[in-house]
Amino acid sequence: MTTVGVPAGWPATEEEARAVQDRLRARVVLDEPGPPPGTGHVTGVDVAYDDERDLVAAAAVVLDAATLEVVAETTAVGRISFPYVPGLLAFREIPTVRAALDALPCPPGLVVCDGYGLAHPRRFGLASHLGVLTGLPTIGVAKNPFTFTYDDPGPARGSAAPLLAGTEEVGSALRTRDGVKPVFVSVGHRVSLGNALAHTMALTPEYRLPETTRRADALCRRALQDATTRQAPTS
DNA sequence: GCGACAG
DNA sequence: ATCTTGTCGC
Repeated sequence: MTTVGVPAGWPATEEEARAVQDRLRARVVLDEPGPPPGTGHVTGVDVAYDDERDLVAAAAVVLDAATLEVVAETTAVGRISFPYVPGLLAFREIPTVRAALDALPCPPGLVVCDGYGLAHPRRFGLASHLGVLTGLPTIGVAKNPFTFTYDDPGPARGSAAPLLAGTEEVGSALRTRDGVKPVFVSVGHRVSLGNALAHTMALTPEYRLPETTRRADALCRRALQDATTRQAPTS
């Protein structure tokens, strides 16, 4: 487990944070297909918080894309770097997530984020931001439609419908389980929407949420517990 | 001005 | 995100 502080020069106000997004947005790459689904590595990242103790724990879990077996996993703990503000989630999650990614012993391949990429008020959500900073291909898979609208996809797993910001398509509502609420997929960096959807399908053979985020979610919660409890770690 | 709003 | 018991079902 790595320990991280808030990076020097990290935005302190919402105004500064929005300015950073407006500046970095130009560096997002949207014309690459990204890694083919089912090959190489796929890495899930997620974060858990303890606002009381000003603690944040992140986890990165690398899966073999073909078998979905765990190849490697890391955690990082730090101080909360930004309050939760809708549209500025990346400033709260990225420092600790980066530390976890940096600690991995192998290349992460495609990174799957718990949240949005292009589907964002300024078209620069967590997944896009993390992609630009790391250079890695990223996608976002969110559990809620945020401020966007969509027509309900068909009831069968694999059905998808456009996720809309007004008339602009910013992602897809994708049904990953028959008759269950869809997830909301958007492109982050260096991946096409079609490939993002295919990856999400490959990562959901059994549950609504991708194995990557399920594994990362469980691990960062454990890491936060261990950091809070300060007792014998589970592993 | 008011309400809504990824995690 | 997080606060939180039992409960229905495979």
